[in-house]
Amino acid sequence: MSRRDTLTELEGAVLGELQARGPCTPYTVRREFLDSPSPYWSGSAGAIYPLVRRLERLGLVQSLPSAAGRRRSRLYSLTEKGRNALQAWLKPPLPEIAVGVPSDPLRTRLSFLSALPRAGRVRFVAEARKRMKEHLRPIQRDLARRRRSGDTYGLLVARGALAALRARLAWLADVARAAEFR
Amino acid sequence: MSRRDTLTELEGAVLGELQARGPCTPYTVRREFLDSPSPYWSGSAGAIYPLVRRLERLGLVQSLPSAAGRRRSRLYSLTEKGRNALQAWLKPPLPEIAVGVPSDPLRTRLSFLSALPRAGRVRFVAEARKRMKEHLRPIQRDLARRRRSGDTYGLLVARGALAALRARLAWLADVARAAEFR
DNA sequence: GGACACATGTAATACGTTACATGATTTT
DNA sequence: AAAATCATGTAACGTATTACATGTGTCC
Repeated sequence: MSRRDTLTELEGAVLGELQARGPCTPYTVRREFLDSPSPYWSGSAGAIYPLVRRLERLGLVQSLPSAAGRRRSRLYSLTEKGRNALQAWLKPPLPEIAVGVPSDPLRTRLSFLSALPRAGRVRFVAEARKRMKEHLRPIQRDLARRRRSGDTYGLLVARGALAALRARLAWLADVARAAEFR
Repeated sequence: MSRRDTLTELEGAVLGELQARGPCTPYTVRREFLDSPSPYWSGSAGAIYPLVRRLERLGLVQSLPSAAGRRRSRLYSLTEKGRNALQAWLKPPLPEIAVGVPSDPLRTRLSFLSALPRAGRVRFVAEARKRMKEHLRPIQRDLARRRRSGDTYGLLVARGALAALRARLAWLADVARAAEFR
């Protein structure tokens, strides 16, 4: 958001975290991404630190040197302008990408599955189902954790993640039943 | 894929299209993305044309000057190396991002919804449901088209897209029922 | 034959990843 | 006190987006 009029996903998420947690270090924000059950949120240092400084340069966040410890660090928090930017990001009109068909790398690959020989196609679907099922347990743990924490939106989001994963699994079962794989 | 050992989503998709359609121009490939019901596939010219030439430089595709018309253009097709790269991209092990919790910009935004006043939160959910429902019809048309076309994988993919959208809608209905919005 | 969309690009720019560097804190 | 990990960065690199430029076919 240098001369753009809207925030990127990562910028929005960072502002959102800062708003939700109050003043904290970039690393605290980064941890949240690193701990996310979704591989989408890589939380790479090379993204977060420059981004936070960019937000400060734009006046969306402000920082104070951290008192605790001898380690150099700063605590960041939203400015009034930052709160407005976050709210504008959340407010309608929602971007197409948020309401349209979600992207799905697995679906993309399936589009081109005819490029594999039959045995390869069967293996593809089997592996996909197996690997996706392995993700169910961690998600459910995350869900339970959020249930205990009492964070309404965190809980709803976790339920959404689980629902998305289950829908994909049900679809894959359907795929496996298709003529190609029987 | 210059010194990477795997293809990006876009590279894989372009190779896949070239494989599926046989020799064609970059624009033909681009059209496929432009016509996709998913906003994820922007199909911007600045991405496709340089990418195709990169693939050629790497020896994954080859090209011949297009005979038809006076318009300068080239027809691209996969090389043996390109077919191998495509198959390697499709083959297990699948990347985490393909089997993990799919990313979802709407879910991301919902995480931070507490930053809006109550009226704004209600509006957010209402707008999201309305806009998502508007996408059902085009998806169903796309589904019908693919049903007629007889392309097995295209049909399965379209069914997956519809299933994903419906699951999200069901989840949003759930969200709307939550305490916050009654 | 002027207007308009089609088709093929290019340049500037911005952003995220990977890999590395370095000091602080904790563990063994 | 050595090793490991935490925390804060930075630099190089690759890739996608936006916006523009330009020629070509088509339609009125």
